[in-house]
Amino acid sequence: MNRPQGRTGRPRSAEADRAILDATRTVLVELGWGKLTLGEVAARAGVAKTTLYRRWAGKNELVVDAVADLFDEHLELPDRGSLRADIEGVVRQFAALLDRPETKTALMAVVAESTRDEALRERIRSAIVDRQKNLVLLGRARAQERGELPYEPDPVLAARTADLIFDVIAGAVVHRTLVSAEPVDGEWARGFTALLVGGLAAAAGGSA
Amino acid sequence: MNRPQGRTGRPRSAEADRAILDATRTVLVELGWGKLTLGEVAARAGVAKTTLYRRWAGKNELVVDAVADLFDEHLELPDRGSLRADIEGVVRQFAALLDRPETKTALMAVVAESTRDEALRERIRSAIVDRQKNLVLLGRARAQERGELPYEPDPVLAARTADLIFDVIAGAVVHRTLVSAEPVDGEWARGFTALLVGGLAAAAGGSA
Amino acid sequence: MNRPQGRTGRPRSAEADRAILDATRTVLVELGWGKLTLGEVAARAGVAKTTLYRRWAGKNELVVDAVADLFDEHLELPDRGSLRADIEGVVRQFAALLDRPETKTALMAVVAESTRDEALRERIRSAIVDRQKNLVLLGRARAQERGELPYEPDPVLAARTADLIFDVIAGAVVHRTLVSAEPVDGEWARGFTALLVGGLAAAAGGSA
Amino acid sequence: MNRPQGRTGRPRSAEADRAILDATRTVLVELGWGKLTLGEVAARAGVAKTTLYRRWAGKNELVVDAVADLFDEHLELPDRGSLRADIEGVVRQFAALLDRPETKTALMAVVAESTRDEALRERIRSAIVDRQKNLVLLGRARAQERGELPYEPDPVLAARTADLIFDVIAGAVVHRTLVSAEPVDGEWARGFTALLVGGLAAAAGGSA
DNA sequence: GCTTAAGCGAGACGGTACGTCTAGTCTTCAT
DNA sequence: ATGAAGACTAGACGTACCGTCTCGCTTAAGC
Repeated sequence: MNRPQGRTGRPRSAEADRAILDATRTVLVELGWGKLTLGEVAARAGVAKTTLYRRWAGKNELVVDAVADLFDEHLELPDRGSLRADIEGVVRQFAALLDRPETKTALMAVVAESTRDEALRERIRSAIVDRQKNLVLLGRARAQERGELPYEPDPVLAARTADLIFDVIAGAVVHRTLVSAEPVDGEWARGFTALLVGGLAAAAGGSA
Repeated sequence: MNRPQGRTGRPRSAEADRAILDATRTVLVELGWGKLTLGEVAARAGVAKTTLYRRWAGKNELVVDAVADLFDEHLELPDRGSLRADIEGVVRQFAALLDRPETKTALMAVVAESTRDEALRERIRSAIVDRQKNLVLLGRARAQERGELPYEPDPVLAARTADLIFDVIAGAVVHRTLVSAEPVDGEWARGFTALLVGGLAAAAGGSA
Repeated sequence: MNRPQGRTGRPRSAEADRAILDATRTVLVELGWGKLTLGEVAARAGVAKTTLYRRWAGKNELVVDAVADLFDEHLELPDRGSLRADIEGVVRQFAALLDRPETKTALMAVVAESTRDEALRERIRSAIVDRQKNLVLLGRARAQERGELPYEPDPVLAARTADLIFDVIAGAVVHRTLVSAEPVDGEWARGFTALLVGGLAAAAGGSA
Repeated sequence: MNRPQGRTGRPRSAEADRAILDATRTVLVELGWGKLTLGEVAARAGVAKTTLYRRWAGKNELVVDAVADLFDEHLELPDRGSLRADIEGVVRQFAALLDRPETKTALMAVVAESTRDEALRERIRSAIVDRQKNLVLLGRARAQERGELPYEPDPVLAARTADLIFDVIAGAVVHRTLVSAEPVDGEWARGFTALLVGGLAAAAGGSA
C-alpha cells in the first residue's frame, strides 16, 4: 500500500543484486581487478549486461560495493581489555581482510581511480572508510573509559587526532601488505602496536 | 670491442626514450591512469607504437619508469639538525610528490597491478621503494650520530625496525593523501611527527 | 448480449489500435523503416509495448497494416473513358502513392522480408497486392465493354494475362521510382502507357 | 616505385577483401538479409570486425558490393539473332539471378534503404543498375543494325526510351519474382516479351 | 663507400571488451 | 482481462585499444 512515489512497473530483482555482487567477488578472486570484465560478471551471475548497468555505472562502482560487503562482515571491535590489545586486534583483522585475494588488488585500484572521480571517492568513503574510522573512535572511547587515554575536551582537536591515528594504522597496514609486500605477522603487529601506543602515551604525558 | 654480442644495425634513439617518458607524464596529468593509452603516448611523443613496445612491455612498466624519474629528482634528505626536523621534512617532501597529478593516480594503480605481477612488484621496489627506504636508513644513522637514537647491534632487528618506520611514514602519508583525501598540511605533519618521535623515544627508553 | 465466446474482462481499446497505426506512419516518415522501433512507436502512441505486441507479431506485420490503410484510401479507378486514360490514371495514382515518404521505404522493406516469410507474403498479398490487381481486372472489363479489348474465353489464359499486365504496370512504376529514382512525370506516364497499349493492341490483333 | 600519394604503412590485404565478400554471400544464403550480421560475416571470413569496418561503412554498403559481383559474373548479352530472342534471353538471365537466395532479399532490402541514403543509391546505381542498363543499350543497337528498330536521331529521346524499356523489363521481372512471388518460367517470359516487342513495334510503326 | 642489420614511422591486422540499443517477454499494480 | 510502466534475457551494434605484423625508409658501425 505505501509505495512512496508513484511507483509502477516490475520491481528490480533483489536476487539479481545478490548474484551480481557474489559473481563480482568470485571473478575478482579468479581473474583479479585488471581482467575483471562486466560482461564476465554478468555471465557468471546469470544476468544480462543491461541488468548490471541499470544498477551500477561501471566497474569501479560495482567493485566498491562488492568489497564493501566484506568490510561489513569482517570488521568489528570486540573489547580485548586494553588499548594495546584492541589496536593489535584491529591491525590483525584489517591485515587479514587485505590478504584476501578479492580485496588486495581491488581496493587499491578503486582508490587509484577515485583520485580523478569525486563521486567514486565519496562512495568509497561512505561504504568503506567511515566504517573503519568508527572502529578508531570506539577504541578511543573505550581506552578513555579505562583511563588509558585522557579525554580531549576540544571536539575539533579530538577529531583531528582520531583521523591521524586512523591514517597511521590503516596506512601502515596497507603499505606493509601491498607496497612492501611483506606479511603482517604477529611480530610486526606487536612492533607496530608498541610504537603507536608509545607515541600516544608520550603525547598524553607531554600534554599533561 | 665491448659490444657483448655481435651488435650491429642502427642504435636505439635516446631521444625517443626521453620523449616517451615525458609524454607519459603529460598524458598522466591530462587524462589520468585510467585513460592513459599507449597509442596516445606514442602519438604525443611523435613515435610509432612499435618503438614504444620495443622498450617497455606494457602500460605498467612504462608508468613505473616515468614516475620513478620524479622520485629521483624530488626525494632527498638534507640534514635539518634533528630527528624530528628530518622526519617532518621527509613527510612534507613525500606529500608534495604525491600531490602531483601524475603520481597521485599512477602510483596506486601500478601498486594495485603489482599484487598480481611479481616482475612488476620487483620493478617498483627497485625503482621507487628502495630509494625511499634509503632515506629512512640515512635519517636513522644521523639520529644515532646525534645521540637521539641508540645503536641497534642486531642487524636483523635493525632492519626490521627500519622497515617498520618506513611503512608507518609512507603508509600514513599515502593514506592521508589518497584515501582520506585530506591535505598534508603543516599541522598534520607536526602532529604525525610528534606521534612517531614519541613512539621511537618510548621504544628507545623502554629497551634501555 | 452477443459476445461469441465467454469473453470477460476489459475489452481492447479501439483507440489504441488507431493511435498505434498513426504513430507507425509518423515514425516511418520521420525515421524511415530502418530506424523504426517498436518501442518508439509505442511511446509515440502513448501505449505500452505489451499492448502493441498483443496485436501485432512484429515490425513487419505492423508496417504492412499501417501502409495497407493508405492503399485503401488512395487507390480507385474512376472511368476515364478509354483504356489508355484508365491506365495512365492508375499509373499516376500509384506513382503518387509510392512517392509518399511512409510508403517509399516501407513497401520495399516488407517485400524484402517477405521473401523469407510465407505468412508475411500472404499478408502483403491480401492487404495490398490483391487490391491493386482488382484495378487491373476492372480496367480490362471496362475496355472489353468499350470494345477496346477482345473477350478472352479461356479463364486460365485471362487470369495469366491480367497477372502479366499487373506485373508490368506495378513493376515499371516501382522500378522507375525506387531503383532508377526518377520521377513518374506526365511524359513518362504517357510514354509507358503508349508502349503498353501498343503491346496489348498488337497482341489482340495478332491473335485475331 | 610509383606509389602515387605518400603511401605508407602496411597495405590492406586483398585476401581479406575476397574472404569478406565470399562470406557475405554465404551468410546471405544461409541466414538471409535480416539475420545477416557484420560480426557473423567477419567470423566466417576469419577476419576481425575492425578489418571489415575499415573497408565498408555498414551492412548496406557491404551487401551491395557482394551482390554486385554476381551481376558482373552472370549478366551478359550474347547475340541471339533477333530482338525478341535477345529480350527473352535477358529476361530469363535476370530472373535466374533474382532467384538466387543471396540476391532475392538483399537487392530489395538495399533498394529500400537507399530511399533514405543518397550515397547508397549512388553506389547501387554504379555497381548494379548501370551495368544492367548497358545491356538494354547494347540490345537496341543490335536491333537497329538488324533493321528491327529504327534509329532515333534525337539523343535525349533515345536515352528516355532506353530508360523506359529498362524500367519495364527489370521492373516486371522483379515484381513477378518478389511481389507476385510467381516463377518466371518460359511461358511468362514469352508472354512478356511478346507484349514488349509488340509495344516497341507499334511505337516504331506509329512514328513511321 | 658499401654492406648490413637493427631501428624507425605508419598503419593494417586479429582480438577483446566496451557501453548502448532493440527485440520480445515477464511481472507488478491499477482500471 | 487489459493497460501502462518498466525490469528482464539475449544478442548485435560500432568504437576503442590492445599487442603484433608488415611495409619501405633511415641510420650507423664495420668491413
